Amino acid sequence: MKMTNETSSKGKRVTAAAGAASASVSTHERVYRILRQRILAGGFLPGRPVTLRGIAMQLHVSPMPVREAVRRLIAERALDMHDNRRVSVPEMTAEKFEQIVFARRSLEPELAMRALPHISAAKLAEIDALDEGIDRAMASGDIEGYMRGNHAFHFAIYEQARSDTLLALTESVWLQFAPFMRLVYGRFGTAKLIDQHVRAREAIRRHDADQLAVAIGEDIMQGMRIIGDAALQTETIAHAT
Amino acid sequence: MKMTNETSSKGKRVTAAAGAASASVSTHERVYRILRQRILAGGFLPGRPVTLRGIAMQLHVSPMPVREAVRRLIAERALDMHDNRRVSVPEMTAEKFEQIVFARRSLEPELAMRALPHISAAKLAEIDALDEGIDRAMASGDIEGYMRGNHAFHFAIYEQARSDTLLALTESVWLQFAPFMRLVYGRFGTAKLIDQHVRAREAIRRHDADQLAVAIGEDIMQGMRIIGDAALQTETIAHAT
DNA sequence: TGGCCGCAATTGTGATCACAATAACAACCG
DNA sequence: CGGTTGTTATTGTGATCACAATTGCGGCCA
Repeated sequence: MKMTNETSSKGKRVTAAAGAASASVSTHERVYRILRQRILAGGFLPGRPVTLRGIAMQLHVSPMPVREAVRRLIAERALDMHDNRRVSVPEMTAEKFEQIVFARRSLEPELAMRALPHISAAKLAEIDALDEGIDRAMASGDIEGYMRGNHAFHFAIYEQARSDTLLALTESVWLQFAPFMRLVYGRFGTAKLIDQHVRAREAIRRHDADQLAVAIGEDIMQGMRIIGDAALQTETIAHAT
Repeated sequence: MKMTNETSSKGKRVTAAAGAASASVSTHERVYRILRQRILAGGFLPGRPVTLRGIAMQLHVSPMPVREAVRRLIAERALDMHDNRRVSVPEMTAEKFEQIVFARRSLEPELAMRALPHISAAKLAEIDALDEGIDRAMASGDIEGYMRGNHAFHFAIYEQARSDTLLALTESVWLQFAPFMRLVYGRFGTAKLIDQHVRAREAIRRHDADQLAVAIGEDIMQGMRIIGDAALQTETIAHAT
């Protein structure tokens, strides 16, 4: 399988590049979004090695845009570069997990509160629909669907806060725990998950900021505690080949 | 001025590259650290355009490692890429400034408290020395020296927390407000700055976690309020050519 | 059979080229 | 003299090549 598209041989740019083309975004941006989505959905397990040429071949692009996308993900701590210069999905540690919980509890209830005044009725309907999608995914044991939906649900709210600086910090945090989340769900299933989202949705409907912050905070604690407890049942905290 | 070092013409790697060489770090890493330091010291003013080839020529490297370093800084929000694909130092807005203050108040007192048990006597001496350096810089009106020292002081403490995940978030925040800080100081001087660091140093010496958290929080509020007030005296909040 | 050495493959890194898009500038026309 | 248009220069992007470092594997020796 050749890496260059069609008959391009030397620096020839193919504007409408391979596959589904959303117009006018650079290739590395497109690669970045694909990898990011895959990470957030749990498509990469912790410890998994990531190679530039490997990703490039999968996505039918040259190694160059992959390089930039991966570099960006490393900066966001979604990927890890060892001293060997090998790139991989970071493994979780107990200390890192605890810091992530702290960061989430510091940032996300605040984002939710800031979002509240800006959530339109239409947006609330969207949010409700997303939560129902989560329920379906959970019922059918679709882990990646659940994770994708959970991310979409939270950020559909947070994005309304118009606080892009805080949002960026939060996105980095999500990228860091997603692979581990997937690992735990893969072992223990999503059965024990209790949907705390309805409380948040009700708080939004009533325009109750304090209740919304509490609901988000509880949702974080619930989810992270389940993950943490499940992980503690295994000796060391991660390690999947 | 040729871009390649010496007689290297085609892909020839010069292991001991140009200028001061710390061993065994890649060129883009070295470029990254230089740019990062320059930003944190206030060497770049908001709005300043950053071009790959321009930086490359300044640093006597090829555009390639600059590309990766700049990409990384963009991911950390230290630099900004417009729709034009032009890269520049981000300008400050009132909203962004407020979010930065919130993030700092959420993260940095916590980092200081976590650091406290791990600060050795030797480290405390280091911290004291750094603070004295800050006083000297402030007295002589050396703005960049002050900013460099202030950063070193705070992170000499925070690094002892062994909380690298939270530390990374904090570093990103500092990178975002440093250029604006420099801009304000350049207009109003450092005269009005009150050194709040002595309170923190005393709290460390007494192993008083609560007082340390309060001192750091006050330091943040003081500094940011001065910056914010000064900025408000100018109509729009930034804009320097 | 077990441990060590050496060859081959893989990987990140940097250089260089080509290209498209944008911006900067100059000349021109009204 | 102001606004517009055409040209030129600059910029980020992507492709490709070369290289060093590491890894992985196979065979060799004890």
